[in-house]
Order: sequence, then structure tokens, then C-alpha cells
Amino acid sequence: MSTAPAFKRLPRAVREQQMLDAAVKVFSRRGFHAASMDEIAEDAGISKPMVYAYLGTKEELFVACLHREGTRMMEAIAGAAAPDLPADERLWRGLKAFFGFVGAYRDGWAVLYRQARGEQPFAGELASMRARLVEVVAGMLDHALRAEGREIAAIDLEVVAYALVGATESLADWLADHPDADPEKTATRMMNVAWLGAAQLLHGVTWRPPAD
Amino acid sequence: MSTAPAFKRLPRAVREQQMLDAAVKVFSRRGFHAASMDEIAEDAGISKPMVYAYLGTKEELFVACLHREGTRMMEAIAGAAAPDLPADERLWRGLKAFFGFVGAYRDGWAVLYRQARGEQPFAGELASMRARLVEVVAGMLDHALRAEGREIAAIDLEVVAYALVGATESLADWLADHPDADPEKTATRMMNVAWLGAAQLLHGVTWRPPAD
DNA sequence: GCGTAACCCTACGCACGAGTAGGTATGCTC
DNA sequence: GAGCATACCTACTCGTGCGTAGGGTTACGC
Repeated sequence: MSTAPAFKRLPRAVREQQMLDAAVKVFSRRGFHAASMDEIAEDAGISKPMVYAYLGTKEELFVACLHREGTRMMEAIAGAAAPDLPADERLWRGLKAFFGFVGAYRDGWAVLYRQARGEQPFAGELASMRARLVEVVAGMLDHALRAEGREIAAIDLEVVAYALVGATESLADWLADHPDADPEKTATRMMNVAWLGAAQLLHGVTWRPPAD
Repeated sequence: MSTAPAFKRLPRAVREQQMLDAAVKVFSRRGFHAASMDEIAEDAGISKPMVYAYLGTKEELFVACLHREGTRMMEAIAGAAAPDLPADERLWRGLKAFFGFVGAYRDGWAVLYRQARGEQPFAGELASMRARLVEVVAGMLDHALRAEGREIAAIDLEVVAYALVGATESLADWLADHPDADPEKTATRMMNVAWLGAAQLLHGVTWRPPAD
């Protein structure tokens, strides 16, 4: 028996990527719990025991997805925003890279943003990645502030950075739901909200609550 | 046999609220799939069949949670932001009400924001609530713009509103994770980011990408 | 050409959790 | 105080899906 091998034998590295592709796709559509290992295996064109042999349990598989997509994202951003540029230029390049990533890997983004948040075992993993982002943004703001001879409390800085990151994620979400939208245009829109507001703060303009 | 009834018989309306409280709590901690009806029932101090008798299946129960918390939130916001006030005043009151809600019902917020998003059967429900919020914010911006004799494309308006809503949600998330933080102070911080940026836009100041 | 390791499968065990069957007790009405 | 609805329970069934046992086959080194 041998005429047609039906399906090819492939080296481990290739199969692992196929499995991760399938896993990201299924997790993004169904969520962690509702996704079944059978469906992932089928989508990868392989049988279930292979998935267990290569990537381990369901949790480990999900973590592997998180790592791959997270690393992709972080590298895209870090590679774009050289630390010696002026703040607005850095922000602009970072945003372009970020929205570029989301546009290119919508499923990956969905896993990171929509799925990993709610599920306890992974929320921490995700939060720490997010925290790194917030820190970068806060550092950027702080740097720009000091260059102007100003300073604000660390907690205010953190909260502002948090808001900016949140706004950006929200637009990424919008982008993921509008497949025809242009990532770069979205980045421009984000700059319009973020930078204009941030620039005001940098120049010492603040809003104060009314007296009543 | 009757000396001690051990646990009281309570009218349906009361038990339903206890069940919803328990459900919101458990769903917020575990997520929809990982939450078990047994745990919810136990937390509500009642047996499982009662939950089925009053609130129906697990999905129906989750929807009931979504509705209660969503209504609470929307009413808090709508009640605060009277439509005849100036834009910044409306925004400020709306934000105060919103962060007040999040501070008071952290679990409810977690269900709405972190859990309902990823799970397909409910994502639509949630998205429509969010869309209403975005519409309100966009309407506010548009109103303020027209008062200044300006106008921008509807899509730009929507995207800016989206970003503002996202930033606000992100801060709400931050608030939910910092139990000692003051909701009103958080609202002030949000105003500082949102309003200063938005005000710039309203006055026609925009940011343009560099030429390269 | 022969061992051995890598690749791949079909078919199951088993636990967990949604939903229910069938029954008991308490209070309310007349 | 008989009847009836409402509140409440213990103890099940049964599907679904994770993870694995126990194999088979192709390639590659020597």
C-alpha cells in the first residue's frame, strides 16, 4: 500500500507554525473555553495527538499563541520607535507600526485583546505586556516634559499613558472590525486625538473641574 | 420536624437579585465558560434548580446580568448629562457618573467589559451598547463643532469618539484594579486627556503626518 | 539494507458540568 | 383546615471535549 501518501509528512517547525496559525484563528473566533482542540487540529490539517505532542495542553497552546503574537507586536513597535527621535515622531512611528500589526494579524490581535483579558490564567501575562507598553508611553511623555522643564506626578503620568494606550487599543478594535480601513490613516486619526491632547498637557495647560 | 428552618424562604424578587449578584460576581472572576452554575447557586445560598426555575439557562442568566448592569450604567450616565448644557460640562458630568458606576459596581463592569466582549453570543449585545455610547459622544462633538461654525467628516467624528470611549474604558479598567483610587479624580484625569485634545480639534487644529 | 527516530493515526477513558426528574415543606386564601 | 401555589431540595442523566494508549509508516544515518 503506498501509491498516494495522501498527506505529506512535514518537519516539526513547519507543523508547529501551522498549528499555531490554526489555534490563533480558532481561539480568536470562539474564545479560549469554547474553542476545541479537535477543531484546532482539524483546521491545522493534523490529528489531535500531534498537537499535544508538539505544543502540549490547551493552556500551554494558548500561552504559545499569546507569546508568538505578543512578540510579533512588541518587535514591530520597538523596531519602529527609535529612542533618539523627538517625542511626536516616536509616537507617530510607534502608532504606525502598531496599527500595521493589527491590520496584518487581525486574529492575533483579537486573541490578545478580546480573549486573553477575561480568562484568569492569562490575564496576568497580558497585563504585564500592557504594562510595558504603558511604561514606554509614560517614559516618552516624561522625557518630553523634562525637555520643556516641566514635571508632573508619576501617577498622573501613568494614568495619562493608560488612557492613551486604551484609546489606541480601542481604535485597533475598530480597525479589526473594518477590514477596508487603512491602518496608516487610523494612526493619523489617533495622533490627532492623542498628540494634540498630550501636547497641551506638556505645555502646562490643564482642565479643572467646575466649583459646584 | 420543624424547630429550625435553617434557611429562610424568601420572595422571588429578592432571590432573583441575590442570584444576579452571585452570577455577576462569579462571571466576573471566572469568565462565562469557566463559571459553573453550581458555584453561582452556592454563592447565592440556594440550590441549582432554583436558578433554572427563576433565571433560565446559563446563557439567559448571563444575558440577565448584562441587562441589569448595562441598564444601571446607562441610566447613571443619561441621568447625569442633561442635553442642554455646554459640551465640556456634559462630558464632565457624564464621566463623573460613569466612573462612579464603575467604582460602585466593579464586578458588573468586569462582566461588561472583560467577559462579554470575547464570547460570541453576547458580543453583539455589548457592541450595540457601546455603539450607543459612541454615538452620544460623537453627537456631543458634532454639536460643539457646529456651534463653532465647523464641520468634519462623519467618519472622522466616529473614530475620534471611538478613541475617547476607549480611553475612558481603559481608565475604568485601571480604576477597577485600584480599589483605593477615587472615581472623581479619575474623571478629572480623563477630562485632561480627552477634553484638551478634543478642544484642539474643535478649534480646527490638526496634526499632519511628516512628509517622508 | 537495516535499525532507529521522527512523524502520524484511530480509538478510547474519564471527568466535569449543564440541565432535569420527582418530591417535600411552608405559607396564603377562603 | 383543606386546597393550592410557591419556595425549595437531593440526586440523578447525559453530552461534550480534554488528554492518552497503543499502535503504524516514512525517512535518514551508517
